[in-house]
Amino acid sequence: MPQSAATPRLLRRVNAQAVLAFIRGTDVATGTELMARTGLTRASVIAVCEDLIRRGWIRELDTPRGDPAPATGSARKGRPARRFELNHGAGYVLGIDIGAATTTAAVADLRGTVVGRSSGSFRAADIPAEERIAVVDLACRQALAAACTDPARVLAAGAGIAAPVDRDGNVLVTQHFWGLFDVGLRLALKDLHGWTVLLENDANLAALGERWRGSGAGVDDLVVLLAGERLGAGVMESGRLLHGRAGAAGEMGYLDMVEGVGSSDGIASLARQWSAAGGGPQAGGTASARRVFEDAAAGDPAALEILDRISERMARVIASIASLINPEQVVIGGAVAESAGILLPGITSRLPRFTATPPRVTVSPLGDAIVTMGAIRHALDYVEENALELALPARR
Amino acid sequence: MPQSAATPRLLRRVNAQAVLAFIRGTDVATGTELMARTGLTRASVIAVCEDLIRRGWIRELDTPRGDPAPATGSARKGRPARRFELNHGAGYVLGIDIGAATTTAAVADLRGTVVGRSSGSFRAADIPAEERIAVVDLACRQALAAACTDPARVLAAGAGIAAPVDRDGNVLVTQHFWGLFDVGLRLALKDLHGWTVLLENDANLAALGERWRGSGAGVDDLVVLLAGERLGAGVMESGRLLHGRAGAAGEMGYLDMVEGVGSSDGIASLARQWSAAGGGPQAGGTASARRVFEDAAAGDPAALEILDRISERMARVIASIASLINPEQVVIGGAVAESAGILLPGITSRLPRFTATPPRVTVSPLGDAIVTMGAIRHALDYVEENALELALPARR
DNA sequence: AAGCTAAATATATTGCCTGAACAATTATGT
DNA sequence: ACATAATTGTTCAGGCAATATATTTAGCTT
Repeated sequence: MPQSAATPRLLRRVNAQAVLAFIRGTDVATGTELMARTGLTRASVIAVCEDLIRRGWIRELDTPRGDPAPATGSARKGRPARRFELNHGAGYVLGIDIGAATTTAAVADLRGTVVGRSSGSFRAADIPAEERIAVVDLACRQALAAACTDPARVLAAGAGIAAPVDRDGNVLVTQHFWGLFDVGLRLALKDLHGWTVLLENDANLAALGERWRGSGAGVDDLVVLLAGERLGAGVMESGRLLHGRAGAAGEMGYLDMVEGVGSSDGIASLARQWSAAGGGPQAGGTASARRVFEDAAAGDPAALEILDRISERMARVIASIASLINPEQVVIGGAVAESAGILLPGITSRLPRFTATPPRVTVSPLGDAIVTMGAIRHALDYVEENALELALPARR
Repeated sequence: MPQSAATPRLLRRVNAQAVLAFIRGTDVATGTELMARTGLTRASVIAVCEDLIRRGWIRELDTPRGDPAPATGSARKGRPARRFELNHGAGYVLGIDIGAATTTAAVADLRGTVVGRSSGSFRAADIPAEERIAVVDLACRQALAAACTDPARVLAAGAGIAAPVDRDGNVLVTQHFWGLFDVGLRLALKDLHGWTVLLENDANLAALGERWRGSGAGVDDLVVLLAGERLGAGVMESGRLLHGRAGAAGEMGYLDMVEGVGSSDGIASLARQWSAAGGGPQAGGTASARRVFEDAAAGDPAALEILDRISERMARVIASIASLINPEQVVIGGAVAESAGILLPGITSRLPRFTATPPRVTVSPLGDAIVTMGAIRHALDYVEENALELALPARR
């Protein structure tokens, strides 16, 4: 069992990955740019690119001598550079958000552009695993149909669930209804379509998504709080997700012990509870969380009071994380993120009272797509990591 | 600025590091063992070993055909293998624990065996940085003298301080008296002796040390609590130390907000406070923490009551970490570790009440050498990482 | 058309690993 | 004592990937 073999072949793999990663990050790349980025010679860079073209991952733009886009400010002199771009339609990935009541699947191309999306609901909370998997499968197939592509072109699927998932993508706790769901889902989608399924915790995927396309772009020490019904944290330290021994890193059970908090209830849940308890005109009814934010925006004192209490509570939650983890930024995400913007001043101003290292606090712009976005990034990471081993499906 | 160059030369470096790391971990290694470990061919392994011998890092044991130690159970047939071992005296590292009142320096050889040790005290708490550095320097030179070696043979120095240190070894907070101490220490020891100084947080080093030679051997998700006067945590996740944005990961300020805890006071501090407040025969005096543990061992009810309160409190502390970080094991370290063993049953039995993912809890066997041990490991990590770039001093 | 420039290509060379053939050294069986 | 098997060491040709250097190419300028 070779543990750390380093063979010449490995070089090509590493360099090809570096080149591919750079090309993915830009619209088009030239040989010279790649030389600067990778430190390789031109000859080597070109060789890698030829290889990637042959394998279908990138393609060369032909320069029809007409107008080669004088985008780059510098005067265009000398022989024009060959230009390479990602062959973004060469394959697709799936990003799946498997919630308690609903599943959403999104299809994205190799750039990460979402080209199809579909949702499905579970009939009940206690349905058997087979039925649950069937709903997931249907959502995936519908999303693929909406994207005008087919299952054979899917290179990997990322999937997020609201349960601890360890580093290897396994669900270890068995008390949830997720028990054995991981293996079943993996096997089913592998058997049906040949897909590789990468399971992850939903909050962790949210962190991936937020760092990729949200307000945490480029932040290496980032925490994302999924804050709707129940608080859950995705923790990224030095650009890597934390999992802990059994994938339970980021669980917030300790909030039961924190003064002024007392539970891991999320923002929507608190707003509902407190507006019902406060007894306004709608007391006794099912006061929706959205209503509280609307009332507050209209100046209702009772609603404002509730938001103030929520701000105080969230400040304590964030401060406790800030103390132990010391992130640069904490992002509030999930379906409530849009409304939660109004809480930010109240949270930020209170933080210094509770921690010596207050992070920047923002709300996610991704809304309820935050988990699928992270699942897409997770799948793309896998694809890029294994590009040379994955065979691209034939061109359509 | 090449970001991810992968050149042929890199292979030799990587392979040499793998071979060196394996040889360090065993007494002697044979070519066949190295082949199995690295996945390389015999010819390649031998080439790497010859290289390492030429550079002075390892040496070959001569097999005087007499009795080649039939240690390995299997029948010894065939041509006897060449055997390589670490040239452990080829260089030394320093592990320095810079406390508030005292500094300890330890000298270790390349195996990590401590061969010299020395301590020094600071005249007062508010002495200028130069004086503090002079005390550290003196302790280092004394430790080297005790080890019968000299400053020129030191390959790197690890140093731990009780302040946040970021990934790059810089102290960012300036409110402490550590302000600018990092740069000063680095420059001073570089100028005086040419040493490379690697600064780290003391709790982080404790985690390194504990995983290396303590009760956390081989545990990848490990938390070490320095629990003497003030609680501080060193967090290791997936075998890597957590730093956070500014090195403040593992700070325990949030305990102020945790019910049943309320401060980040350590075990010794609590024992002193509560035995003084309890008003026993020695009330009003300076009741030492050690005395409380002695009294409890003798059956004194008041002392036992105090230890019970400490157990409850530590259980809450550990549970809060277990929830957010999910380590496999939590180690209580520092000078109180020896006494703290008696607390373990009380802590362990209470954990399930406070967290769904209770870790194994142990006390460190390293005593107050835990930080220097980690500092040595930190320095050795650096040396092994840069072995091919570091020139070994001439043989003495 | 001549000249300039940046990029691409061609050719030779180097470093590192592999694979196979061959040599060395020991234990075992008769 | 001798042959044989087993294990390791040594040597050398070959391949792959990257570098270095020289040469060619493509577009623009004058």
